[in-house]
Amino acid sequence: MPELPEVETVRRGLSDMLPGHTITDVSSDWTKSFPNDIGVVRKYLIGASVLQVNRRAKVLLIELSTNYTLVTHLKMTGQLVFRGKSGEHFGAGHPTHSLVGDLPDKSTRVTLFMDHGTLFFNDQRKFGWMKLLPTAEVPNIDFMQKVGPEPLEPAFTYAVFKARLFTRPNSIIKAVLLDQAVIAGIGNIYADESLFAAKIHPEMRVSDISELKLKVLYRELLAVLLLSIEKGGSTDKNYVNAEGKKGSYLTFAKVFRREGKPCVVCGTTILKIRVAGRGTHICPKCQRLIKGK
DNA sequence: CACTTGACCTGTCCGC
DNA sequence: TGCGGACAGGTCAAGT
Repeated sequence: MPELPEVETVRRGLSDMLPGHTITDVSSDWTKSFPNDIGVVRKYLIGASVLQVNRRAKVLLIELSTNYTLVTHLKMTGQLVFRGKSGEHFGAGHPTHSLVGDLPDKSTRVTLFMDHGTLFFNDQRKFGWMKLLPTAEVPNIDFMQKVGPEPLEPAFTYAVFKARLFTRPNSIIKAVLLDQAVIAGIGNIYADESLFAAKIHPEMRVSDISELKLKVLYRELLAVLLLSIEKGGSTDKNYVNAEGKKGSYLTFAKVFRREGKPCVVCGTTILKIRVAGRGTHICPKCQRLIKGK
């Protein structure tokens, strides 16, 4: 589920709620969701206070006062929802427009008890995970070593974007956009939306795309990510922010989950096809497949 | 090297 | 109402 805009939305919420507060206890009922050694957990998690909440690609980094960091990947259906003790100003009770009700519920995998409330890691499909690692080791883990640049950082210029794509010149563009080692944080929704906006067929080879279209793709990719963050991300089924509330970006999506509906540009029926093993949404008229040789 | 498939899991939806 | 299959926002590993 969560791609860069959703994880960033969660990060911003947690950043308002957690820093300065202390973790008092933890429980987990699914080992793969929280595979840490209990001794390490007792020593470096319980009693730790939160310094800051960061993000790299689709991974959340909750940095603790013990020089350990809680690294979390939400994968497809993960949620991190904070509920304050009653009377506190955020997260108390649950708003009616929330997607999640009373917590914990049957998809709660990890519960972090804190001095001012409780942080629930819910994950219906159990693909996500939380790992407690020494903060100094986080930059050295495999994921951090190979993940590509952050697209919303100022250093991510058009030249960088193009150079990253051309690390895989013979691959189809959608697969390259989804490759976290090429660019960080893009997933199925924003790959489809940015390719539509740039009028590029998802099965085009990188080296067959014109410079002009690559420039448009660069601009549209950043625009789509920024708009989604502004709208609190995309809620298709499970995604919620740190308060348990939905994001509204999908009401602005032009192709994603719009198969069978008319293209907003030309009226042609939006198709759903399979590209790079993923459901892929295109306008067959706006996005033409042009083969090179 | 690039692409496909299967795995990891649970839940929902759709057709029969 | 039940049952089987396909599919779901993400990554891995293994096979062609």
